Amino acid sequence: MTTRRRPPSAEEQDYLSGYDPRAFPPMAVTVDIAILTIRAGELCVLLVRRGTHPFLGAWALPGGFVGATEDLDQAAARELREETGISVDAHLEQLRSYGSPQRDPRMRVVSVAYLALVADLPGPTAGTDAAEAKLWSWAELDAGRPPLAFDHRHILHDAVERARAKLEYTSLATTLVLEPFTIGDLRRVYEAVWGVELHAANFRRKVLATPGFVEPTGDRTPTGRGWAELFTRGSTAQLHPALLRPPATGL
Amino acid sequence: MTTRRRPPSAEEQDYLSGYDPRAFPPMAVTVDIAILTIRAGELCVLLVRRGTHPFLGAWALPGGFVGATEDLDQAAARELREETGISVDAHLEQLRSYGSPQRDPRMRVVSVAYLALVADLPGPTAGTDAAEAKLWSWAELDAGRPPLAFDHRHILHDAVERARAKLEYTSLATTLVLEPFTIGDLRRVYEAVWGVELHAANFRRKVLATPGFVEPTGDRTPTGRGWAELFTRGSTAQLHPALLRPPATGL
DNA sequence: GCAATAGTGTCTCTCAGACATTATGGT
DNA sequence: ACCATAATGTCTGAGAGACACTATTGC
Repeated sequence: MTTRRRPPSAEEQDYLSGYDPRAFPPMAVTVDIAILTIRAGELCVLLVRRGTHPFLGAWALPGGFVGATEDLDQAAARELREETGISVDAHLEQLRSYGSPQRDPRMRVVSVAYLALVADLPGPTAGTDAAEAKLWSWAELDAGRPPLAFDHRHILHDAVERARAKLEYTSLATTLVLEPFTIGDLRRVYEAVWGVELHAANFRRKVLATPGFVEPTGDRTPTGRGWAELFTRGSTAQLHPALLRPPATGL
Repeated sequence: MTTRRRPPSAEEQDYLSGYDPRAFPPMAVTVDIAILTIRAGELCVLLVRRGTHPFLGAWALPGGFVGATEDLDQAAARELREETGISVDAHLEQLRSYGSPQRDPRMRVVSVAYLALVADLPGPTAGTDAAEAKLWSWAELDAGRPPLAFDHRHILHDAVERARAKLEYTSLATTLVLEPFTIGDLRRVYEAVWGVELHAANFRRKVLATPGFVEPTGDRTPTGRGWAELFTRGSTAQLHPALLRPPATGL
């Protein structure tokens, strides 16, 4: 394994010169969050309307600049708190970074995208600032309505794909329902995120056969016609065995 | 889903003020690459010795600043090419970003880490710049030798875990062997990355039962005592069914 | 012959998926 | 009575893991 067979060019020498504070190109670093939740049985995303240029008036993922002394995770948690007012019962994880030189027309911006999964809030959809923040159905967004600012459509696709994959081998689906919940509630979360219909009987057996996924409360709740057992979130993060999606993904 | 129940503080107003070029804290953005390969049946990582402060003389992941007009992926590919001299037969993917405010003692640096998987090169380990770049065994690194600069030990752990997970459901193991290869060669890649011994007979059956994983060449090669069929990389990126690791991971 | 690796055959256990059946309670 | 949902029972097929066995060739 040899290295640097040829002498570095002058351009490369800039990059290789180490951490010289005068040598690096300064960039803006932002966090953008794809906040996913279930609303009326549908997978939804929280978007905000931009109040400044560029993309003035367009819908975008909530986000903002990372503070000078702020960790990336802290910045994402702050944005999530500012946009939804909640911090507990939410899952927040880094998705990946997007740094195309042309992604912001005004300057070089590297965005660290995050994925958040939150259980739907009891508050109304139309809040005090309804004109500024709104839940959008993923089905609509996937069809291109409304168009999104920057490369947020790309980020959102990656976020949904990550969420779909993570439901398979983690218990994250339980963060998308309010406790206590029935097996049917949990199944409808999977159906909303994956966009497929699942076999109810097999789903129940697989969930109950996975230790630590859900914990029975012993209570029941009246459902459409009958009753259903209630559960709370279990203690296991990784599912063994996994809950695999059916091969034909109804994207 | 209500938003911003209280008026933003002055500090928050800075973050919320939109893409004002004067408002953002400028940061340096670097790429760091964990280059993984198999050497003498062992999982190895390419490290470089730092020639500047901080961590002068310490070993670190190869990396450098992202150019002002350079995409993140381009910067990573450039670093990989500079350190190994190769660009084909290599897999390169973004891992995640690391942006703790204290990770570089001199300034705010956000690093976008990448994972590279390359087949071992025929060249000798001790190249012309052997004092500057060297392959290290992951077993040694996992035990703490040598200590790494910055948070590169953390990044490297994440990279190895990503590689281990990806071998399960993708055909990336084939990028870690030179073509043509035997089923035994491929099995030793899995054993090196996962740190476990695999059942040779079952491994062979599972690989051949996964369509598109490997393609038979019809040729044979003499092995230790006997012969073995030769294969090339298949066309499928995702493995169906997956090649799951044994539950007790020999970390 | 012995050792080491490649390759085949077969068995068991687990799990996914499909179907059938019963229970419940509102319409 | 009818229907929608919850919940249980059972069967089949795919795949993982374990063991036994044969084949080949260098020592």
